Amino acid sequence: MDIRVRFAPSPTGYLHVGGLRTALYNYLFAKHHNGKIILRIEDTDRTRLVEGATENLISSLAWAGIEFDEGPHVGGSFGPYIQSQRFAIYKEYCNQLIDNNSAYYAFDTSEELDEMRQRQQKAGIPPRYDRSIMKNQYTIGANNTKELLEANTPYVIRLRVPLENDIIFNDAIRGEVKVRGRDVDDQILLKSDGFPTYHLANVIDDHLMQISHVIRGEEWLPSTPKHVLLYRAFNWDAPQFAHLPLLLNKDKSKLSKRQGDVAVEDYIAKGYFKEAIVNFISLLGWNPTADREIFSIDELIKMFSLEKVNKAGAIFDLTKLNWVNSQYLRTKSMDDLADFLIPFLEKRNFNYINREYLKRVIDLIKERIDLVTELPDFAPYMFEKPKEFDQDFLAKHWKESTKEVLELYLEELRKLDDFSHPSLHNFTEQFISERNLKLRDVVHPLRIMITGRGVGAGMFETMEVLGKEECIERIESFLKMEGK
RNA sequence: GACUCCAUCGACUAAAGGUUAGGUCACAAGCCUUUCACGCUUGCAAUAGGGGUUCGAAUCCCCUUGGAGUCACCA
Repeated sequence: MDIRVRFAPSPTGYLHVGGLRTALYNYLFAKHHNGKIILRIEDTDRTRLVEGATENLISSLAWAGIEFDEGPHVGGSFGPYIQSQRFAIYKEYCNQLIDNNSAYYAFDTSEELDEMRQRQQKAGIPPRYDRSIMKNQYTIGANNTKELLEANTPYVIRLRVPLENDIIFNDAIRGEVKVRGRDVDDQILLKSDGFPTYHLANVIDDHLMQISHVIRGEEWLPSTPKHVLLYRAFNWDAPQFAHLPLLLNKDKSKLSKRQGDVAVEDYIAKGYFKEAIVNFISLLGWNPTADREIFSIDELIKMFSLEKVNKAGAIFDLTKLNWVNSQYLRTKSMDDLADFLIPFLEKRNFNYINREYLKRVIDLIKERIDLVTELPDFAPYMFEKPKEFDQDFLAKHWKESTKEVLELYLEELRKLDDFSHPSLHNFTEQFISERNLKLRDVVHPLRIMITGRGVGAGMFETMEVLGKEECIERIESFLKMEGK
């Protein structure tokens, strides 16, 4: 069997990280089996369309490195891949269901349906369409149905669920799932505007597009029996289902916007590496059984298997994502990091001096940050003179004699030609040993004078990058200020 | 409420009936040291509870509890 999977988002805005994971698992599965992955846009709800959402989805997916074999942006022989362009197909197939009595016409207004649900709720029974008493082709008879249809009365088409039978299907992740027919609602398949619902469209498209595995979020599990019934009604083989565990908030509810960023573009904007996001998200709900945490996309593809996907939901924990990102930060070249960071800096009009200088600063700082984009805030002093000085650090390390010592140090420093960090180190060691001082008596004050801060990279490395002239200016200006 | 799914350290997870229940993040301590980090070492920390099955259960079965998802002319 050819492996064909699909990612089928609805274009209602941005790509959710949960959606990215679903797309990723589909991608890993397809690539692992040398199969195809298809992008299909599920836009059957015209009330929820968002301008530009499809382009947005595609660009976020592309950012993550997920390339589709077929889809609205790349074509393919099973198109169109946008459901709104396939409406005629759905209607035609839906008529087949009417003909073989798997579906039926219903004429209830939404008020009548509301009323029915309220009644049921009051009576303490689950709200479900009651086809024995509502207004449909069974209760009003064939002739009346025909008349209403001819009079262009608004109607919907509902799935006729066999009440007596159990619906059993196999899920690759959860095993056998069994639901009683009487617990399944007579789902609307074709809305009164003539558009299909998700349930109808997805079954028809998955069949026509020859999808072998439906890998989607667990939120679809409860409606899968309806889909199984539809495959049966069409006399089609159902694909293999695999329902992925959900991504969760800290409180274990389904990952939502209220509790943090959920849009992939938010993480892009913050400066996460795509490798880190892909690596991290892949390991939320699946693990290749190795005592490792960092995997390239090729390794993920090689190791992926649906059987090893977990059943329980996974909390989306930023702390570990940051760590994963920091691991990638360590391994990238300065050129790559500069290429990555410069657009971010330019966007905020940050003066990074020049590319070569920036590379040296990144090299200096990268072990102290998780995201490259933290660099300008972590070490603004590498790009302009400090305006503020950490008072706590100052109070702790600036002693009575410090000013005098540093004035002497400054005079000696002026004479130093080699401003490399080993040279600075030697020079300073010599300076302190001649005066019976500790290294910290000089280094800490230097740090505050030159950077304004109490934390940072090695002091001599920092000075080397800043350069002699700049360091001397900063020390002079601080001592002058201190003298006032 | 009904239906369905789920349950290993705080978090992500490993262990596919036989392990002192392992790793990673986080946290804590120590080492290193020039601040903060990195790195290294160590520590803390889990099979929800109860019954079975079995020589043997985190693992299989049942019950309880807990959590989640879904119950639209949304997807």
